[in-house]
Amino acid sequence: MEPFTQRAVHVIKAVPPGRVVTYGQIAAMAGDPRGARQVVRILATLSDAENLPWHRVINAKGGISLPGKGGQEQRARLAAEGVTLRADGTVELARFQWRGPGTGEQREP
DNA sequence: GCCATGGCTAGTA
DNA sequence: GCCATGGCTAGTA
Repeated sequence: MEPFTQRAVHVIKAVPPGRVVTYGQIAAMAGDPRGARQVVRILATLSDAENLPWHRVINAKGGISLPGKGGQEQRARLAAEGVTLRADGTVELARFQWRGPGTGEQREP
């Protein structure tokens, strides 16, 4: 596994329940601010094997990018963790976005 | 050539 | 809405 991939996996696993992060955020935390799309690839290929909390990853606008059935599943999983969605389906980032280790491990503020 | 992105710009209201 | 980005995949040669 590439170092970036390994770090990204580590970051994704660190996201607490009830919080969300963006693709770009994970990439930046893993050392490559322009690696958002690599994060997509990692989620698509390693979620199963690494048991990643893939549903806690959303886009920079607070929206769910995963299309189709997966998107439905993602909404359901987030709701189950207390992450509420606006009427337009987006997450209130100011409230639920995780800022990294040691910055609000708990639940929503 | 595709895409589970993201940032920046026009152009409307 | 446009386009830079980056890695992968299908599909041709």
